[in-house]
Amino acid sequence: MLVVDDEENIRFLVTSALSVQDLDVNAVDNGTDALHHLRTASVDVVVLDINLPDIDGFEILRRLRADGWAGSVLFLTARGATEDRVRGLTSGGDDYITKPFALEELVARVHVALRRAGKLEQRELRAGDVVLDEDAHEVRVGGEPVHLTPTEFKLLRLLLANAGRVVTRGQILDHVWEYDFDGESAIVETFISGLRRKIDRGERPLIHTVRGVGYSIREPR
Amino acid sequence: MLVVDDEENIRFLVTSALSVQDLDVNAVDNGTDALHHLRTASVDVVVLDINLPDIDGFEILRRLRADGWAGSVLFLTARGATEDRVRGLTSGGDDYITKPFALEELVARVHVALRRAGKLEQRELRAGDVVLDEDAHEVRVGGEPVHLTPTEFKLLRLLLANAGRVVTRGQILDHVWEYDFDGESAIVETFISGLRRKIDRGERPLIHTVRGVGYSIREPR
DNA sequence: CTGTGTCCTCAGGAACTCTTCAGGTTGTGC
DNA sequence: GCACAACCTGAAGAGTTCCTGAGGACACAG
Repeated sequence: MLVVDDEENIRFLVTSALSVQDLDVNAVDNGTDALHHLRTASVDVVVLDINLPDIDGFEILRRLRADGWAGSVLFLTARGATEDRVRGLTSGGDDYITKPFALEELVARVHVALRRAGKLEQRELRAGDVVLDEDAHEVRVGGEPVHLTPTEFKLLRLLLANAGRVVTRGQILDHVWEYDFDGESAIVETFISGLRRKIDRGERPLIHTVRGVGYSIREPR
Repeated sequence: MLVVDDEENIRFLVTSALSVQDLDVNAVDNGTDALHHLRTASVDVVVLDINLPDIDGFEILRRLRADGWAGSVLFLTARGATEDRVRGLTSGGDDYITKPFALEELVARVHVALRRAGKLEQRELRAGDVVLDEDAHEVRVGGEPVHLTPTEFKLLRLLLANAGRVVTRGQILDHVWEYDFDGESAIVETFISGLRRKIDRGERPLIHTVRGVGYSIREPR
């Protein structure tokens, strides 16, 4: 994987989020380096900002395709501005996401891209009798579908993707909410509470509070 | 899939037309390479020119059948010349098409071949008592034909082709509308509303709204 | 030119979700 | 056991997304 963006902040956030997923990630901050890297290393998926200081994102993709590169691209674009153009140029299975985005959303899209490239299997996350199906965007508890709101869904996905590990409040805010969200962090508690009510009603709780740190979801044993 | 033709132009046209259909396509320009490729890779359908520089198309097929290869062949032939011979020799369910041909025609024939090989789903898409027949371009609900406008038809086809999966508003815009469509995305809602009125009047809805994400069509359970 | 069918926009209202807040509960260190 | 911090939960208003019907724009056939 390669991340191409001139904002240091974004490069850092995105690469860390993807490394946590056990993905092999590199990052560069301009188009020239990007092209060089893509021609010398084997890359399956590129996260590519449209607005780069030297060559623009579309042009990079065009040159790569001309070289016969067959990987997937996930474009980053400011809301509104280039949105329509992106849509027009991403017919070939490529995807795009508008800034600011929730990191979790980006990770999910990267997974879709990798799955399409045949580099990743799995599309169901589970713990105990809770099953989260990414394709159907559906959650079932003991076989019964349970309705979750979009934010609840993202939160549960994050917890399940890190099952057995503790996820800190900060990580949750970064991944589930947009990265420049500056509201109260108490909102996490509200959503955890909601999730528990909806999917964690058994006598053995799945979602555990780790005082002073965060939350973790764990198979009951 | 494998395309065998010595004209660069045809190879290019055919492979691009087929890749757009999400098919896995390779191309070679002579009989020797074709035989080698077919013996080493798993190929279901071959688009095979009769006039090749080295081995002729009939001979290639004969040798393959002798090896026990069971795929389908779509012969390409110039009009008139070898036409009769082709007809005589394509007993085994193989098909042929004369140059020059419309790409769409070729794609349709390839689909037939793939469907026969069981590698492609039926042309009838269905969910609950809604049936969409691609060949007849017709939709029936509980056996009764229902008239849909072209856009409604495309939308329903997209949803049915992704039954059980959520289709995002962006995907819908990309696939149903021209890719440079820049109108309001509220148009999707208008058409979903229309579809619901026409085909989804039962008490168990087929078309589900996934708030903040898109729509999905699902077999009632 | 008129009628018909389809596409697309718009606007009001309905339905749903997010976020904050406040009061109650639980856990921790002394 | 006490005080304090951290956490839980329900309620409510603000905000967002979605649904639907009406109507103008456009193309095409008669």
